[in-house]
Amino acid sequence: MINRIIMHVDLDAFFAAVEEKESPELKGKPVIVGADSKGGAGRGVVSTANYIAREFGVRSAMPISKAWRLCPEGVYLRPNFELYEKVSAKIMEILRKYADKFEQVGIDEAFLDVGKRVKDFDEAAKLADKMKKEVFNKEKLTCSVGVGSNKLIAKLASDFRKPYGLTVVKSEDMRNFLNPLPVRKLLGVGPKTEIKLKKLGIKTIGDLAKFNKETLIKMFGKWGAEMHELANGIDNDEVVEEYEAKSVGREVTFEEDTDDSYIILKTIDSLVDEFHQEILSEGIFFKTITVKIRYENFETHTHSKSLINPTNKLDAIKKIAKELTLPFLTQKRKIRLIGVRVSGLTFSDKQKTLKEKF
DNA sequence: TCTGGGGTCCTAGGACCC
DNA sequence: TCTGGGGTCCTAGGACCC
Repeated sequence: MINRIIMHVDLDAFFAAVEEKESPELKGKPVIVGADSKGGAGRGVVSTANYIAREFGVRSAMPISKAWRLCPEGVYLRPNFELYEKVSAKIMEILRKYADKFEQVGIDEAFLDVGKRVKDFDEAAKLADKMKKEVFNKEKLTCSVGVGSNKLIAKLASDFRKPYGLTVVKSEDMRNFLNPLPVRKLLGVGPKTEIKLKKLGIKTIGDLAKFNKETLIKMFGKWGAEMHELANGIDNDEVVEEYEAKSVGREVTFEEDTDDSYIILKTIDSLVDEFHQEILSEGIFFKTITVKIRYENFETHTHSKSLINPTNKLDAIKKIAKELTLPFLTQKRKIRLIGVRVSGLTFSDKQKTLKEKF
């Protein structure tokens, strides 16, 4: 745990980069991968914009309709997850060879613990450089790499210079690196926390680091203490090889909001059919079923029910999911999204599911 | 701006048990 | 008779991440 050397690798504009590699005619054009744009009327958000599209102000998670207004001349593509997964798997295989411990995060990121194969940050930099070049030579895709003494620093470092960047933050430079960064860069600080911190006069990580810890604990509880440690560059989170899934589910936003019970119940059936395959092939049993609905005004609710004994039965999910949905249907409100998820998982034999949060 | 879909983790109240 | 305290499970909601 002391004196660790951790790398974070982030594949640059991954979905868009894969599309450009597949279709050379996209070169030089703004490429936006995400929901169906429908000529500016589409629902949903941008998954990835390439660097040219970013010059127009297009960003990940932005409503696709806004992206269309900013960049009507862009090439809009629906994501091809099967392709991305294949390319990702090849790259992860390359990266894995460089690590003592390897942790994939999502489809396009990974942490590497390299403390055993490298004696200092200079050696780590050389290793990172070699790794980047191998990925580029073999897969024709670029990644940005950050190196630091823990996951927090490594991740912020990989984000510091992009694309195809390499940033090494030695322990003695950590404070100077962290202090000027906006607090929003910290993992776990989202839009809501950012606003609360701003009201306390906290804008940068440096501001947060010197802020009174007790006040943060009063306001944010346990998270207040954690946030204060992160701001001071303290992160003991280990690189871990693999996780067990905690829940499995599907959800869908309707093309048009609906209050038609027939459509809603049919949709539940098809969502459940989809992920039940996964449950069987992974040897998963579940105890709790949760239904999620989102009304047209974006108000979101869940209902859940736990069984006495774990099961893996298709009919059980369908029957209970529908029972849980009924109270939402008696109100004559239009529904935007419906989802079904199972949790309280146990696994038959020694089968484990790899972490899959794509 | 009008907000996807896959997830994780945390909080808080109430039931229930000892 | 006039009310303890700790632990665990269930349910609902919310913030956040990629």
